[in-house]
Amino acid sequence: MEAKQLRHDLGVAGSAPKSPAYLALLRAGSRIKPLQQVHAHLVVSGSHRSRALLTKLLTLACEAGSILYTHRLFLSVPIPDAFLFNSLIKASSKFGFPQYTVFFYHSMLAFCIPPSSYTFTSVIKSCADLSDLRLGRGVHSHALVCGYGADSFVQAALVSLYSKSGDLGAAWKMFDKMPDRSVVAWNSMISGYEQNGLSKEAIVVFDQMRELGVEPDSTTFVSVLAACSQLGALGLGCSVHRDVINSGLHVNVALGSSLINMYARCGNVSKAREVFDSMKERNVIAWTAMISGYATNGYGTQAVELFREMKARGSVPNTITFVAVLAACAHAGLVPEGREAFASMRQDYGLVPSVEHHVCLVDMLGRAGLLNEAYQLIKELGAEEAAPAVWTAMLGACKMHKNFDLGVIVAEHLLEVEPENPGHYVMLSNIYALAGRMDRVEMIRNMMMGRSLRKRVGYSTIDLNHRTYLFSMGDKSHPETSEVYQHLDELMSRCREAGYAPAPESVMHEVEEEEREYALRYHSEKLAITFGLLKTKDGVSIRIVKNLRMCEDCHEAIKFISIVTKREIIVRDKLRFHHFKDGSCSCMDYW
DNA sequence: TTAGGGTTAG
Repeated sequence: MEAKQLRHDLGVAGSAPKSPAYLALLRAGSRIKPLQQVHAHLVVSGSHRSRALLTKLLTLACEAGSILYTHRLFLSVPIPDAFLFNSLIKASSKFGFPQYTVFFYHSMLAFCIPPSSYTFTSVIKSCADLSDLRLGRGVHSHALVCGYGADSFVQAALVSLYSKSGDLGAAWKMFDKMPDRSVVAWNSMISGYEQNGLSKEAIVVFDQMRELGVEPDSTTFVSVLAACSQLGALGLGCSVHRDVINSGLHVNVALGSSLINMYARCGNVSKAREVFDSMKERNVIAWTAMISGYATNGYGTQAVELFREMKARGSVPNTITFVAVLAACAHAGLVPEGREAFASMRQDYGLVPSVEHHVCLVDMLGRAGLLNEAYQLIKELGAEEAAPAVWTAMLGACKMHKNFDLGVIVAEHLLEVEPENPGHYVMLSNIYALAGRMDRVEMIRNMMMGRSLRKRVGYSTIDLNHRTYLFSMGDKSHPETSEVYQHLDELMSRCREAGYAPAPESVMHEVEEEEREYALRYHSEKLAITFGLLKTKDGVSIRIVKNLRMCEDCHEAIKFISIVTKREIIVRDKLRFHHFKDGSCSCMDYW
């Protein structure tokens, strides 16, 4: 023990002195060219038969990203041993070649070499990366047969496998029977819930973890903050941020980006920017998080400005950065900037625009009224690129600019390629209604009913004192229902006195005629806002998260609510934010 | 003649 410590202190950790050939490999590192040179050297000097040298060469080649070279080298080894297999399995799993991990694992079994617990952790991770739950279950059984069912690393890997695959029941079952759960196992469980859209459950597990006195680490916080973002739970997010500060943990890039994202997705852009400015290290993800935060909150100019700064500072944008920038341009009507960014993607960065980029571009042109140019663009796209999402953006533009003829063509195309999507029927019937073609509205409604399609149910949530309250249209399940409805009625009459006029075409055919005004009045966002007004003091901002997009009537009504109550109201809808204040919205009615 | 695992950000 003392001798080992002494060696460590002298900086000569490791036991035996390394051979010159081994040192040459270490010098080459994970760079393919130098590795090949060393390899050639080994062959010439005859030392390529050394198993140790070959193993090191193989893992370095894998780390360098050249799996084909690694594979070729592997095939040249006549009788691979356990050490070689485990090294290869670990390296291929760690450096992103899960299909090879599985291949080496099968190959190992074919050579009748028994796997170890280390083998299983890597193989299970690769099954998770491949989203191959069937294979994962098989490997799980094999691990049990080999006697590794109680290994805490294998168990943690299995928790991660099941939660990533969406089988949270199996994940929990595994997690629940773990005798000692490491922080990593907790993290797997928390992120599993969060990534499957079960943010509330993620928070519950986080609370349990702390009740049991397990210290969260930065990975825990990253997942918990992501859960807060999903919920739009600003209060909770702030308290988690305080926990991060109190924990004294270093705010690394992942944690910083997660904080930026949380604040931005909860509608507090200035706090997001504060975090961004305080970060010592920034990578493309951090920059993109901030740009995207500006974009979704309606600060298009700031998003484009930050994008310029990012490039000036030498950070290289990727495809996701461009989605954020183009979305910013679309929502803020920055057409020249958007065109420039789109062209630059390919020209300056060699990035191929995907469906998402085309959606933004069509959206941008369409909103700006350049319908023909947008339509031309779609027609020039290949069949695969002109995905339904691109046509949907086009349809939105047609409705916005009341272009009946083009709208019908686009909608009919969408009904043909996606007859199961209720959104398209609703959109087409809205267009017919705008054109006064009520016969067609009726026809579309019947078509939809004939195919047993129903419009998705809209709901809104509000976060008060760390609790999330959910409201859906006409919902009366809430204990304070009558109070909320009564207050909403009073509120709407005050709005009407201030000049608000309901626009019944917003609900269209989704409900029966006599229910229209009722439905319009009790849309979920209005209920959630009313509840928020009842439960908070004067002057406090109201924050709502909606699962779908807001209708035009609600948008108009909320402007008036912001006047008569003198409150700032922030609504996050499916796509972006609306900050209502003194009768106007940050989206400038451009959404 | 050789190491070591499972979790995280746009």
